Amino acid sequence: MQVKTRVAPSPTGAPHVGTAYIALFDFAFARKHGGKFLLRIEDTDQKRLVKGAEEQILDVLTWLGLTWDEGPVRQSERLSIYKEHVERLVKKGRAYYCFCSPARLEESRHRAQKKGLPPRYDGLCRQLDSVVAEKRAKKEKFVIRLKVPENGETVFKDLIRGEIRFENQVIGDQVLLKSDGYPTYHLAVVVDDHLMEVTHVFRGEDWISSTPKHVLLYESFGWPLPQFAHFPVLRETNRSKLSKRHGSVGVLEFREEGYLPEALLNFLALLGWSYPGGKDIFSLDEFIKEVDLSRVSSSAPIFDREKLNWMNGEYIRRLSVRELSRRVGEYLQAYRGIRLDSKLLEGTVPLVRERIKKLAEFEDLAGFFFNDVAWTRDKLLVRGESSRSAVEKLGAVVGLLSDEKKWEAEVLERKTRALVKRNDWKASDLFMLMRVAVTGRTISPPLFESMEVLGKEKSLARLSGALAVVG
RNA sequence: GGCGCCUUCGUCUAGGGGACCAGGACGCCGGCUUCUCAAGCCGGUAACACGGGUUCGAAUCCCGUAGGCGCUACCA
Repeated sequence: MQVKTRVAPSPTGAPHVGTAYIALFDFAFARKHGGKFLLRIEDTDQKRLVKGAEEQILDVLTWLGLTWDEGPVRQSERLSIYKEHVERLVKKGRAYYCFCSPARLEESRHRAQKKGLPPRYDGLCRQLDSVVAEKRAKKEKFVIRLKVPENGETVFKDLIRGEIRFENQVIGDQVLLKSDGYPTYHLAVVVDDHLMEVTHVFRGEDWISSTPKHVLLYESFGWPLPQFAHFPVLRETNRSKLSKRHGSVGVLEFREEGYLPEALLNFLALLGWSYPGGKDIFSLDEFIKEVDLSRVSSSAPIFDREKLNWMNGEYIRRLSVRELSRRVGEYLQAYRGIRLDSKLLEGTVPLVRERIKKLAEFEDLAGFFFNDVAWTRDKLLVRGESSRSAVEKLGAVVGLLSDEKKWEAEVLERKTRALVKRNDWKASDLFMLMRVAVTGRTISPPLFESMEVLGKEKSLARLSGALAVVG
C-alpha cells in the first residue's frame, strides 16, 4: 500500500505558519516512504472564503519547496460526490434529515448547558419517519446529521499520542450536509481522504475531539481507517495560540521580512521534533531521511521568534556570496523596488552577511552603498569630538587620500593608521568620525572595506561633504 | 460546566527503571578578539509541576492533584 499524505488548508485567509508546519511533516513523511503528497483546498465554507487565499497557499508551499504530487483539488468542485455519499448514509440508517431551525438549536443548546449537560443536538429529528422526512426534504430546508450511537465508546489510535477514547454520549449528531448543499468539514474530509486513498492524516491537535466523529463516519461507510497523527499546536510565548498580536504568523510575512525558506523549515522541523543526535541545523533532505513520528512530542511548543532569527542568520552566513547576493537582489527588487547590479551586490554582501539576521536588514546596513547619506553636525561630532578637531582630522584624511592611486582597504587602513600615529590621535576616534562621514551612521560594516567597495570618488566626496558640515 | 490533550532549564529539546547530583541548542551573563556593530572562540547561569504509590533503584511505570491548552457551530 502506497503512503499518501495530504495538506488540506481552507482558503479563509493568509496562509498560516501552522499550515506550513503540518505540510512540512506531510511532505517529508510522504517522501521518506516513497509516497505521494496531496494538496486539497477545503473551500466548503462559502461565507468565509477569501479571494486570493488559494493562490497564496500555492505560492507559499512553492516558496518553501513543499511541492505537491497531486492537486490542488477543490472540494467546492466535488459537491455531488458528497451529496451522493451522504445519501447513502441516510439509506443505511446512519444519518438522517433534520429540519430544526437555528433558533431552536440555539435554545436547546442553551437549555442543555444550563442543566450541565453536553450542549449537543437533542436528536428531535432523529425520530422522524424516514418516508415522511424524505417528503419534507423536497420542500423544506434541511441538513443531514450523523446518527451517533447512544452508548459505547469510540476509540482510535493516534500515531503520536497512542490510544484516545471518547464516550459516544458526549458526541453530538454532527451535521454532515449543510442547508446550502455544501458538506461540512467532517463529511468532506472523510469522503475525500477515503476516495483519494490518503493513508496518513496529519493535522493539528485541535482536531482530536472531532476525530471520533470521523471514525464513526468511516465505520458507517464501511471504510477502513487511515492512520491519524495529531501534531501539537504552535503557541506564543505566553502559551496562547499563535497570534498576529505577538508577531508574524503568516508565511508571506516571514518571507517579506527576509526569512529564508530553508531556515523557516529547519526551525519548524525542530518544533515538537528533534534530529537524532541533537543536530539542529539540517537540510530538508536530511529531515526527510530522519522524520519519524515516534520522535514527535505531544506537548505544544512555543514558537520562539528569537531562535528563528538566530537560525535565519545562521543560514544567511552559510550561503555562498554569489547565492546570497542573488537572494538579496531578488528580495530588494520584489519588496523594496530597488534594483542593484550583481557586481555591487557581490561587493557588499561579504561585508554585511554576518551582520544581518534577515534579508530586510540589508538595506538598513548597506544602504549607504547605493543611497546618499545625510549628516548633521551633531551626528558627526561623536566621541566628544569638537568642531575644530573634526575639521582638522577630516581635512587631514581628505588630503592624505586624495591622490591615492591604490584604492584598496589594506592600503587605506595602513596609511590612515600612520596618519593617526603622526598626529598622536586615537585610531578609534578617527575611524568613528570617518565611519559617520562615509556611511552616515555609527554602526556599519568595516570602514576600509566599505570605502574600497564604495570607490574613491564617492568616498572622498563624502569625507569632504562631512568636512563642510562640521566646519 | 462537560469531554479531550499536555506538563524536563526563560524557550526548543535529549532522555524510554540504574550510563543523569540530567546532555545539546536559542536567549541571557562574563571573557577573548576588535576601527563601530556583528560574527567567531572560551566560560557561566538555569529544569525533571506537586503528592502518593510500584521497585533494591524513577525524569523514566501507575494513580491523584494542580496548572496550561483545545473542542464543545449548518467554521475549518
